[in-house]
Amino acid sequence: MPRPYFYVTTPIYYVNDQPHIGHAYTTILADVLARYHRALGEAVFFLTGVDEHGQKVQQAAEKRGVAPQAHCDEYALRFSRLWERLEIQYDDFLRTTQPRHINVVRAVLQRLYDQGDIYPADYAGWYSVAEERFITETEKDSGAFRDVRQLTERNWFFRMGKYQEQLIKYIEARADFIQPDSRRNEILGFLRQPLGDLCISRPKERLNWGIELPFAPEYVTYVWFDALLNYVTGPGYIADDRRFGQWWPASVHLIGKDILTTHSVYWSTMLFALGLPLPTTIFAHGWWLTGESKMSKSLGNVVNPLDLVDQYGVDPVRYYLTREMILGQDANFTLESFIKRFNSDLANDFGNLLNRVSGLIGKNFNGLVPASGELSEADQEIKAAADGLAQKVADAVAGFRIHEAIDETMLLVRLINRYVEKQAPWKVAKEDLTRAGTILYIATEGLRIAAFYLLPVMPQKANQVLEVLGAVGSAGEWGLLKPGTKLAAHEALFPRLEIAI
RNA sequence: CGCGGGGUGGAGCAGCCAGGUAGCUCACCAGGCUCAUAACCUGGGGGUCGUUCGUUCAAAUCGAACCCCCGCAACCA
Repeated sequence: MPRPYFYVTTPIYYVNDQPHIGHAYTTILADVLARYHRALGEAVFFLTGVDEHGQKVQQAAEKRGVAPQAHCDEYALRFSRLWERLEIQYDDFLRTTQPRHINVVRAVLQRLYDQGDIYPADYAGWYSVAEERFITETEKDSGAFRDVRQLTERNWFFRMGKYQEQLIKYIEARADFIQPDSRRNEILGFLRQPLGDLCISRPKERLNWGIELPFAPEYVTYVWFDALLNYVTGPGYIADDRRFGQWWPASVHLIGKDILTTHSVYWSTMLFALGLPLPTTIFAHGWWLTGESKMSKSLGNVVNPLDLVDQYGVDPVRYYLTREMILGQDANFTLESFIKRFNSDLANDFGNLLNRVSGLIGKNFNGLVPASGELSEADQEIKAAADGLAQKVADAVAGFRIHEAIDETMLLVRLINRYVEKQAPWKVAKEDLTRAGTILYIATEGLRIAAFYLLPVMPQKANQVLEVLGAVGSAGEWGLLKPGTKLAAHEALFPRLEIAI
């Protein structure tokens, strides 16, 4: 059922933002998914990028006295550097100021204009003089904005409303399109109200850092037609039909739940208008909370992912973020739960198992992987569990249950620890070295397979396990660990964190 | 009655769709082992599954009402 091509996206992040755990989480998630799908033998295209147009960039650049593009060049680096640090293996990093993207946006706008889906009208809304932008009804009511007044302005609109019925039918017919289910219901609820048209422009006198409307040079397009189209620019829409045909529609747009409407409604109707297929899945994940509230800059409770990474390493952070959050729900981030997770899963179970088997093989077999003899019933159990893992992981990943894919793998690790305990190879070795060898082969081979399935989550650490076992690059099938392989010397991979909290 | 999600041992979750001894991880207690990162393994304590009513031989699971928490309610990236 999985198609040979898997195309995953993150949102494009606003260059002006300080990269925070939310950005890091979405992107790590996309990377883990991409790596799992690559491991499952699929061709993968992983697109991320930055959104560089808009009022805030223009203002920030003016304030610093630099050209907007120079400002963007500088700020975009913060994201690409972070992704490098977080071991993000993306295939494309799109910037909305790139000519390839501007071409797509202009071509799309022209086409929709030609077919009558874009028209001029007055836009009336609440305008914040201080912020120099329109604000929402909710924002106005919050009282957080001063100098608010009604403003009417000539603008351009996209006929979004006319696609409402088509969209409702589309969503109702596809249980997998918007996930999780609760979000799907939310959008269907939203669509019970009449859907208006979408304002897509700003006059240049207010905002000139944007893509000019091809049919109205005194305007630039605002937000949606600029940002959302990145998903088709990446795989080569208009520019390269063959490549685009290969990757589009996207397998999954990973997004935060805050931009669900944008993607489910605006983007879908834009694609309808263009006659393009919709992405297979739009998946909205939850937020990391600290205590009660969303982690936000204004509350000063932002956890900088780089700090965590500097202190504990990339892989444990990737492991924690993907194991702890059930995709779609919110999760609590606390240092305490991070440390618990690290110690119980990574140090005690996974890392310690490596030390157990490598120590025993070192002592009893001069560090050479022993051969496997006749398999006992207990041995068969481990082999069966390891053999069954592939399907379990594949199912969990296909259903976006990353935490489950990880947990299934850790269950194998725990099973092996139990097996080693019961088989007691350190005792058996005194009477029957051949049998002890079989036990250790079984345990080590099981560990290798567990490490293989942890590679997408912990590309460095899981690979280190494979290095120790002389099995880098080996596949997930049973029996690929070669007897006679000299185990490499190693330190503890995940030294327990003995930190008072 | 705007729409939707949820309330399960100390914590975080599964189970609910296809009713039938309440499961997992962590924490706690006791024991075992001693290969290993005081790790690992075994056993145990702890839950009237938000409340009430109903359906049923039987309900965490189905239905109704109520209480509480959360999200959405659009042009905000």
